[in-house]
Amino acid sequence: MSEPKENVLMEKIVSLCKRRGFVYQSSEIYGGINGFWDYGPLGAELKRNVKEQWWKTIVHHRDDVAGLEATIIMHPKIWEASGHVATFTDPMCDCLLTKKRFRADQVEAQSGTAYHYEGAEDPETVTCRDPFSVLLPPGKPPESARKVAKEFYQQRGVSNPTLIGERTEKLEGTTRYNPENGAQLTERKPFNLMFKTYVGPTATEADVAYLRPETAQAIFAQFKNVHETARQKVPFGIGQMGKAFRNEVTPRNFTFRSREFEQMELEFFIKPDEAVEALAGSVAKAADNAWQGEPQADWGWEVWHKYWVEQRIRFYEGIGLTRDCFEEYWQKPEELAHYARACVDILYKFPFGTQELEGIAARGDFDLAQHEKHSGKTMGVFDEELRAAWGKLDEAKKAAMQAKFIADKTAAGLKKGATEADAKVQAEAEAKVYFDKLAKGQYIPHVIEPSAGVDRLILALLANAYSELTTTDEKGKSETRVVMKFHPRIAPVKVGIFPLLKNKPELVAKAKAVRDLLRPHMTVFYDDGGAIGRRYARQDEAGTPFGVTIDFDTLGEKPELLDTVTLRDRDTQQQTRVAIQDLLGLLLPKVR
RNA sequence: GCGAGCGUAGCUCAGCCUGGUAGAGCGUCACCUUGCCAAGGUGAAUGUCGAGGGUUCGAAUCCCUUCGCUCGCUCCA
Repeated sequence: MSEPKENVLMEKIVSLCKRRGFVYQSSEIYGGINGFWDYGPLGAELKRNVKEQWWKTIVHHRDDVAGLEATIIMHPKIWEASGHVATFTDPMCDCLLTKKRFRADQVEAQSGTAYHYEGAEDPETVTCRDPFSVLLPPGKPPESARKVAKEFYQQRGVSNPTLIGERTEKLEGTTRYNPENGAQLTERKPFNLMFKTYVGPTATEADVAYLRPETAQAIFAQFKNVHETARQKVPFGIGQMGKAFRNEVTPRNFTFRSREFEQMELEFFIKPDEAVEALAGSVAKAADNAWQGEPQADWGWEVWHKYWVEQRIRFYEGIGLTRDCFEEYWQKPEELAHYARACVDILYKFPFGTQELEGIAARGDFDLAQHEKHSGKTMGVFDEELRAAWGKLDEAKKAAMQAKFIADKTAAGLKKGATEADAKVQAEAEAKVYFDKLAKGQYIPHVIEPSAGVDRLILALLANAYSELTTTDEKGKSETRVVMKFHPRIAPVKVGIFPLLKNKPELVAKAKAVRDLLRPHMTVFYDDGGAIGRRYARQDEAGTPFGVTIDFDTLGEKPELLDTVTLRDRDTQQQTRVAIQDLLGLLLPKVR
């Protein structure tokens, strides 16, 4: 058994996916469409299984999570509140000379003399009338501007350019030129990563809506409804799976970065640490590994965060991805988005590099607070016990909590660039509002967000399952075949069913009876085509973990083996003799 | 969006330079044969050579455009 490396491996996986019907390019007969992929018969089963495992693990097998299935198009104000309208729009421009791309808002301001040209000519070739200009910092000779301009016109086909219409202009603080070479940049082009559409027949600016770039915001928007109808109390979570859309600049690496993709997201709402402290007396420390057990009343956000990281990794282990497939990346404080307190990326070691499979962020109360602000509807919850507990708290403890809150908020304000005095005044005002509400038992829940990409996970599972088996026959001819070692829980087909020979009606009839016995409980594939070894090999390539072969002993050639079959294990190729009546009881626990 | 490379049967690829009307291996399907790991035999299907246009008597081959893929730049809340 060997593991092929790098792009070769990726190419093999892509090829297998097409050949066996895991993944096809979308719209292939029309030449394909960049960043969109379809799942074929085996891929569709695989994906269903993965999603079902997630839903079972996150929603069904827990008391404290409820499900949601929201629309893809939502009120556009949701994306203003979430920040996506602002942050997903990056103005870009390119250097006219080197074509290098810049974020227009990140080009440093420069001053100097701009040399403008109307074009260039060369009597022997052509004349170019495209205007161009070059910015020179103070003190540089005009000749260097002309050199850059000539290069520009040479690129445009004027092989020996004479510049036309040079004029100069003093500029202060301009961002229209490439700081590296002084060449003019193109006009700014806005680049919005959200897919835009129109709701209703008129298609005016007033009708603009977006396809959701993440499923999470629907959960925040429906938080109040779910909280009231699901009879859940904080801490509790809302899980959702569904399609999301991002107009990625560069879809890459097969299905890894697609423009239409599916997410599995949980928003787990928790009490703010101050409420936990008031209720439980203290907030548990994350360092003591308490987070590996059952949730406790004294868990603050740090412990909950670690708890979910561990839960998620256990989920991956449950579908065949061992811990050594992953790297955990704890984002450094300076890398965190402004609303996040901590974020862990679970990275999978893909053949093309180690890349993010899931992000688990501790987001504070940012999202719900934003929606409260933008919608005008309260997102807070009321907790009777908290009100009572707060009333019994001694004043020293309250004062200590407030002091810490103010110190943290002040530090955050300073980081955003406020003066120390302003930050302090602001923090004190926030503290007053916050603690007044807390005393009444009111708060906006904080949230831990484990957010996973389904399609990325599918790709990880494909890469993880891929293995090659080289066999050499007695003639010395060696052959390499592919075995997809999916965990039985996610394997598209659970069991292949084969009559040893197809020209013996008794074998065929018995095999079909076994198929009908198992089919109500798991995916089966009946195959009577070709030699038995070939059928095993075909199922190995599809990742089918078990094979059942009906032979003459099944029919009672050896009376003691009547109604037994051989059960073949995909990974070991071992065969065991099993009574037909025991098959279901043996297989079912392994595939569920 | 820019640059480079690539696109021929379901898959992997040859043919392209030097135009003459498309091939191999594997797979698929049918039949025969089958006695547990891609066995053998016989037969068959499958390509508007990524698409469009141009040059030419004639284009998979030369030229232009376009779409897709890969890599790099850029982007990735």
